[in-house]
Amino acid sequence: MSSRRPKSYHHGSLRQALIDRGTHLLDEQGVTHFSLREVAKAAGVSHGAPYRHFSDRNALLEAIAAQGFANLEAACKAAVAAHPNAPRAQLMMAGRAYIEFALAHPGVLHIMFGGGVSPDSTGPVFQQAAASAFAHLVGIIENGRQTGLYREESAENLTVAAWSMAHGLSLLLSAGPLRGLQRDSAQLEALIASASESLLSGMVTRN
Amino acid sequence: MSSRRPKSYHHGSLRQALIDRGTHLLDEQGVTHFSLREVAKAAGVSHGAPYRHFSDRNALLEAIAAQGFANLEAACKAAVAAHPNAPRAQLMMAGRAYIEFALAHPGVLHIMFGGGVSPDSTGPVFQQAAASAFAHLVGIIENGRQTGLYREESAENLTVAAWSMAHGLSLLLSAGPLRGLQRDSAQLEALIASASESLLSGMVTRN
DNA sequence: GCTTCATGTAGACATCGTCTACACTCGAGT
DNA sequence: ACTCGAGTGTAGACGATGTCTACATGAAGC
Repeated sequence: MSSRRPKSYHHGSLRQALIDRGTHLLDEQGVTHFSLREVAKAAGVSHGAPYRHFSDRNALLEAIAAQGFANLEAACKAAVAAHPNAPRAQLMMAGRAYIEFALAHPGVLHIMFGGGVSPDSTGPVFQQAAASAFAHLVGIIENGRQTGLYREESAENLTVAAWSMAHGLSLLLSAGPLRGLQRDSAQLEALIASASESLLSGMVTRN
Repeated sequence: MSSRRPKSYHHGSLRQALIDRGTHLLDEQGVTHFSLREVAKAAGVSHGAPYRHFSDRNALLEAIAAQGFANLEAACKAAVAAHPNAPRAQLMMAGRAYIEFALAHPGVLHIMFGGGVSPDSTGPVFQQAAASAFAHLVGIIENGRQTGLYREESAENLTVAAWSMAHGLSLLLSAGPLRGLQRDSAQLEALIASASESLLSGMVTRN
């Protein structure tokens, strides 16, 4: 199992343990059934211990979301790095990484984008993490623009279009009405390929 | 205000009142802070009264989601009806209606697509409502296919692409990192127009 | 070895979802 | 008109939860 310190009064790395266990429970049960006390129990500490590391339930959720953003961005970065000088493949693979992340971590993705958290109080953690991820996506698009791949349009607008497609498809597949397709990998592949084709065809220069 | 029966022991139409008040609170505060007791109080009844009409909290959420699906589908239908024999405009206006619904009812949209509800137990209400909405979207696409508007591709796959784009953009705008753009209607318009252009260009036949 | 401070524990409280026992009202059948 | 039963709303209780406060523990520095 993961790091379990059997007898120590002090946990040693409780903050990270809470984030890890919390991530697991969140993906397993959804935001609604996400309980601070249950996370504490899973980490082997009392129900009050988390308050030494997070001001409240929302703060832990924010930390989980922040780590989710970091992981998602890393996955996209890896996808880009694997296809240097191929901006079209970069975008497709980044989108695929996005979808894979969504299928692996539906609960985390949900709170990353404002699900279940109070509508107004989304702290600076979200702002910064989302801004960073967005900036990275814009970079991918810029790569393609410099080689003349895309049509005349601002990189920001193209980015939003690509992001919307990836995000929407991810949610429809991970928690929405298309959830059933997760099992049928062949149909899933065809769907992703078709959506990618529709999006990319619309973004590239016509000729 | 809405129907308020001042002195009657029996409310008369509590079920619908709970759905209405619940919808309002849901959009106002998000799923996490959605409280059955608060809805009951808003409807002017005791905290146990809702259980005469809904088996539990989830059942009320499902009913709210079902009404949301009905409203969304009606809005899309109206958009389609306003542009007969113009399948491209139909799709664009349906997408716009989708986004407007999302901005008006962020909380409802969230639970409509599995947010906050337990991951496995999404009842038949969801299945049927979502299937109906999907069928309607497929119909819009079919309209365009019959006039040769779209490229060679199954209507289902094209529908999923369009749905993903609309859904993703809606969520990014209503509860996600693009929330700030709700205020700037000019930029919002440009964004929607650009995303629509990217999507539709990729769906129509190349020439 | 003692102090100090970060970290974990235990208990309390309000609120929430849910259950159960009871109260009120309306309408059907006499 | 009376009864009575089903439908609907109320009141109180319970366990679970988020959060606060007071206390316990143990590691680090003097």
